[in-house]
Amino acid sequence: MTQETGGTDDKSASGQIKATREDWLMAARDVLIHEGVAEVKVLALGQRLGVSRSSFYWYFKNRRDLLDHLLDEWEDRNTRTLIVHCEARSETITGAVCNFFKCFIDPRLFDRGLDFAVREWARRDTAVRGRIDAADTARLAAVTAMFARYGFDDKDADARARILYFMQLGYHALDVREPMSVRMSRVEGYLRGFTGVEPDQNELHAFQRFANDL
Amino acid sequence: MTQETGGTDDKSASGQIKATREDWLMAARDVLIHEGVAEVKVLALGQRLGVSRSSFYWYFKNRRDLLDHLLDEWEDRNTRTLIVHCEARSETITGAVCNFFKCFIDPRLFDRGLDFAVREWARRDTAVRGRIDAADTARLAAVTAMFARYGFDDKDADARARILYFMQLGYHALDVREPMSVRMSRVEGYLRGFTGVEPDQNELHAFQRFANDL
DNA sequence: ACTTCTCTGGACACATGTGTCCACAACTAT
DNA sequence: ATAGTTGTGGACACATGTGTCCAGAGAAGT
Repeated sequence: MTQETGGTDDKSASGQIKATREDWLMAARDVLIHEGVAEVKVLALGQRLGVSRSSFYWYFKNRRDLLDHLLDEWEDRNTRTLIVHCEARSETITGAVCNFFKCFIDPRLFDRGLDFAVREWARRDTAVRGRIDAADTARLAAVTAMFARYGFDDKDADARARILYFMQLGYHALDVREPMSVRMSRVEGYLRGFTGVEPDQNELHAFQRFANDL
Repeated sequence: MTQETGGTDDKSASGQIKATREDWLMAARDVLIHEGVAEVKVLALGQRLGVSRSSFYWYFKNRRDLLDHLLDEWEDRNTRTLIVHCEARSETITGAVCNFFKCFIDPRLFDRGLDFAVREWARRDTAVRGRIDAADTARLAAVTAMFARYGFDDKDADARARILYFMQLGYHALDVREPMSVRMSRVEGYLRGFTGVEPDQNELHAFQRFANDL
């Protein structure tokens, strides 16, 4: 067992190893996110890593095998994080929505690029489509339950959950890149719009501190 | 001048013509929408049309030429329609939002699939990215102005415009396909969520009639 | 009937991608 | 030292894509 099985990825592994399995996965993930599945090519990844394609076939059965791993990784991460944040305790609905926002503000919590790339991938692959449909259903249910916890009736919770979740996806779709300060200046208005409730100033400040500490 | 220059596309053109320029464009648009730019291939389109690739190079300079036409077509259509609908007169803000919704409910007004496909394309092409950024800016400005017309202050109009427009894009991103009746049942809640105003029943019914007549 | 214009098919050259095979270098274990 | 294990490189076979060239069929013009 020379090869690293996990943990941090040290570049110079064990001398003769030029590209670890994790290197291939990282490169592939990067291309998937920034250029789409169609561009995830063994040849190109190899060039990028300065390694011949043979190395790839040592670690992976074939291209599909690599893609499957990326998909598992995505499923393992994004949906769960989102659901946990929707379930987090809070005094008010505006505070709960702030928790939801945290996922989308902190790249460590929810990988926006990956989520969107998988969505695009799903347009060309029914298997992927099935998995993302399941993920969306689970996420929406969690957001709906969040609103319901604060007394919104079923219909209203449903509508607000959809507005909130879809709007966040739309934000992805546009690939909006604004400085954090601009984003923060909109939060108060967003909270009012999403919940119909006047946001508590303490919660607002707490959220802004969270954002600044990134 | 045997070839049609515009108007309706009659299949059997002039006998020896097997694929018109419009045929190539239609096929390409279809693939672009359903499978992404990467899949728009001269070879595959030719097979689909039952014609050799030579025919393609008669009508188009090269593949890029074809894609440029599709992009022009998109720009010419989606953004303008949306802006016009945002400017439409209405007694109330809820009615105005209904006008906005019309674009996304009637496929003849705004091509959701095309819009999204172009967005995906922009991830791999800076020129396309520039055009879609301009389109988004123009659309958002129109939606913001719409809210401002009904007395929302600048900050609120900005936040609500973003929520409304981004949410609609998120709806695309998910590629949600619900029956019209389900969609209509959500409208009232959406209107309340988006505007904070109780929707007028007459407007609501008018909108539902519009939807049913599709 | 003859020519001209339009469009199409087939061959060619070339580029880029996948996946397999095998020799071999560089560490590891004995 | 010697043998095995673990990655790597390079060649091969094959598939799929682009763009060019040119001969020629068919309709249209004279």
